[in-house]
Amino acid sequence: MRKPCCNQDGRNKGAWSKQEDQKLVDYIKLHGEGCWHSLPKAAGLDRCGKSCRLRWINYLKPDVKRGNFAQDEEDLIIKLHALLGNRWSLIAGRLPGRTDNEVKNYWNSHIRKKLICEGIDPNNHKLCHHHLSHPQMFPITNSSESKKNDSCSSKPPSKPCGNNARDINGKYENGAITCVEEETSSMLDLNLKLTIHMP
DNA sequence: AACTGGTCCAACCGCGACCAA
DNA sequence: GTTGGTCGCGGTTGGACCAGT
Repeated sequence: MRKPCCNQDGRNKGAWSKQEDQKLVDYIKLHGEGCWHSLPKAAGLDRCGKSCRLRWINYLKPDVKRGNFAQDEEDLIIKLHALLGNRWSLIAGRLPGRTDNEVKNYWNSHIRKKLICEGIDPNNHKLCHHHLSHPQMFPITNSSESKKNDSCSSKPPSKPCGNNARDINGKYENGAITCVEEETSSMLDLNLKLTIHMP
């Protein structure tokens, strides 16, 4: 039997009000991050801890950068995704001020379509033979064009490396490192040197 | 102006990992 | 070694917004 979700106990769900935001910000300013489970009660919020944590990390944190992604940020996301796969938290960690949720959304709504329309498989970042042999089926378009023509879109990518084990520092254990190395060796043209280290 | 379909993003859900008892 | 509580991550969804008709 699955554990009931923390949100099934009649607590608030959906969009956050300004009052709720303010309560959360005030509490974290006073007491700092952490102890998410007990935070809502202590802060006087009718939310679960997970919801509070998500709201803080993705929206309320002072260093969160809002607005459009720059071209160099987009390039970096593509390169990092080629190496790491759907490890959004790791990718976001290399982009100051960006959150994993934001990177994930941007990937799914913009970059993925762009790559597909350019004939690149977003799962493995390799040129799609189908596109090469039938270029008319995957016309290269800009982002606004791709909005109109969503024939390029497909399901979000699945985890490219299967069960990647992750330790508490966000580094990878043996299997995943091997996976990254394989990815790296298969994409030498990306010309990217990446090291993952402690924050 | 009203309707419709597509897009985007904030938030939710479920699962796995970690850790203390 | 087991169990229960907590945290963090990635996938998914709902609804607001926008452009086209």
